[in-house]
Parts: sequence; C-alpha cells; structure tokens
Amino acid sequence: MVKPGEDLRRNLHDQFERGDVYAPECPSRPLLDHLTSRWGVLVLVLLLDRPHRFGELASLIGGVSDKMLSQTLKTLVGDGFVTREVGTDGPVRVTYALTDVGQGAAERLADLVEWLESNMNALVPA
Amino acid sequence: MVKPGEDLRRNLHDQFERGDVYAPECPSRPLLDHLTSRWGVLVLVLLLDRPHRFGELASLIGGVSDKMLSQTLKTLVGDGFVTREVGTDGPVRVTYALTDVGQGAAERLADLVEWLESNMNALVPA
DNA sequence: CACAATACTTACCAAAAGGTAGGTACTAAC
DNA sequence: GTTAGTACCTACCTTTTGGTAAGTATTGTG
Repeated sequence: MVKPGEDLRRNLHDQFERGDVYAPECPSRPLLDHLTSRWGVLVLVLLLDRPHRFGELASLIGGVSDKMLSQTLKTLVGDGFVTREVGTDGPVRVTYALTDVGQGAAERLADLVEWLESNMNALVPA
Repeated sequence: MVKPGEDLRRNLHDQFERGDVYAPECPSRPLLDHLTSRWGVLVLVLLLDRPHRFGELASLIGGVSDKMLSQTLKTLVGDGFVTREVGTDGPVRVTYALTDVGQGAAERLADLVEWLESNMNALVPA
C-alpha cells in the first residue's frame, strides 16, 4: 500500500534491499553511472592516494575543464562518495576526500584502471 | 622524427608503453570510456557468466534499446573485449563472448557492480 | 509464397555531456 | 585600494548519447 504523497525514494529503497543494476528503476543505476562517469573514475582513483584540493585535481587530470570537475565533484559529494571541506582560515581552500563508502568504490575502480594501464597494449595494436 | 603520413595510432602506442589514463592523449582513455560506458559495463558483466545472444542481452538488460545495444557491442568487439560469432546454419544467430582480455576487464567490473549492489543502501538513504 | 523470428540499420529528434569564455566571491599581500 | 590566487558559477554553443519507429536481410515453417 503506497500513499500518493509518500517519498518515492523510500519506496525504491525498500523495494531493492540489495541493488540490481539490471533493473532500470533501481537506485544503483544512477550510482553506477556516477562511479563510472568519464571524470568520476579519475577523481576517485586520485583521492584513494590522499585528499586533494580542487586545483590539484584539475592539474592532475589532463583534459578536464573547471566546469566538469566541479560538476563531477558535486555529484560524488551528493552521492556520499566524497567529502568536501572548506578551510576556515585564510583564503579559499577546499579539500576533497573519500568517505568510507567512497574508499570501497575507489579501490575497485583503481583495480580496473591499473589493469587497463597494464593491458592496454594487448588491445590497441590490434 | 615523425613522417606526416605515418600511423598516429602506432606513435601513441610507442609513446605509452604502459597506459596512463591521466594523460589526455593516451589510448587507454577511450578504452576506459568504453569499458565504463553505461551499457558496456552491464554487457561485459553478463558475458562473464557465459556467452549470450543479442536477444538475450537485450532482455536481460532492462531499459536498453536495440540501437544502443548493437552500438555498444560493436565498440566492444572493435576494442577486442568481445567476440562476435554468427551461426552458419539455420536462421540468423549471433553469439557474443568475452575474449581473454575482455575476461580480465569483466572480472573487475563485476567486482565493482557486486560491491555497489551490496553497499547501495549505505548511500541512497542519506 | 506468405509469415514469423532474429539481428540488425537508418532517419529523426530530444536530452545530456562537455568545451570556452567570462564573471563572481572571498581573502591575503603589497 | 589594487592586485593575485582559489574555487567556483553562468551563458552560450557544439558534440555525444540515447530513444522511437520504421525498414532490411536472412532463414525456417506452413
């Protein structure tokens, strides 16, 4: 029984005790999209090493624009993969770090990235 | 020394003995994009179980259109992650399977997906 | 020969992602 | 007060992604 005014998110959460990425309406779908987004992967893997400031990420990730980086970070923070901390004293300094869940995801993404970097040559020359 | 007519792909391959996804021109970048594409992930994880036919993939992956599925498969075949085999006898039957490299990638993606399906509830309710 | 099934492809359109350039807000240093 | 640095945001535009619907090619069945 679902009352019309009730929170849809809550219903989905109840409906999928364990996620199923093959179900189009499962909340894990957007999460997977964010984790595997073009810039999201690269950000998360960098944060696995240590927390980074915005400008550090921007210069380490070749080809990313300010706009995309800030958008990507906002999404990851919103999902709960990353924390955003603003330095109180001095000029503007924002540091991004992994949450506990973010750490779990980032480890698996780093595994994929490292595998790809090692095995790239088995793919490209073909 | 690079002659104008020479194969750019070859140069890039020489240049990056080991891939570096943080370098914008590294060939690993597009490969990572294909591996982590919306439908690519789901296809590869399914193929980890066993080879599948086009129609099977279409019905197992909720929400994918024929067009996107065939485009995704074409890309994965082109990269060398997946093989495409057409049955010689009888009506049209096409079977997709992982290559050896595809297997390596798919295992890592499956790891990520399974982690996400288990940890989804630590993220969504927040 | 008509019809169904499978695996596509094509044309058309809408939405999302992404780039560039410029602007903003805050602070510190000169 | 002016300038520089950091971390953004906004408007504008192009490219890519993705959906729908229709059509194609091949083969087997009746």
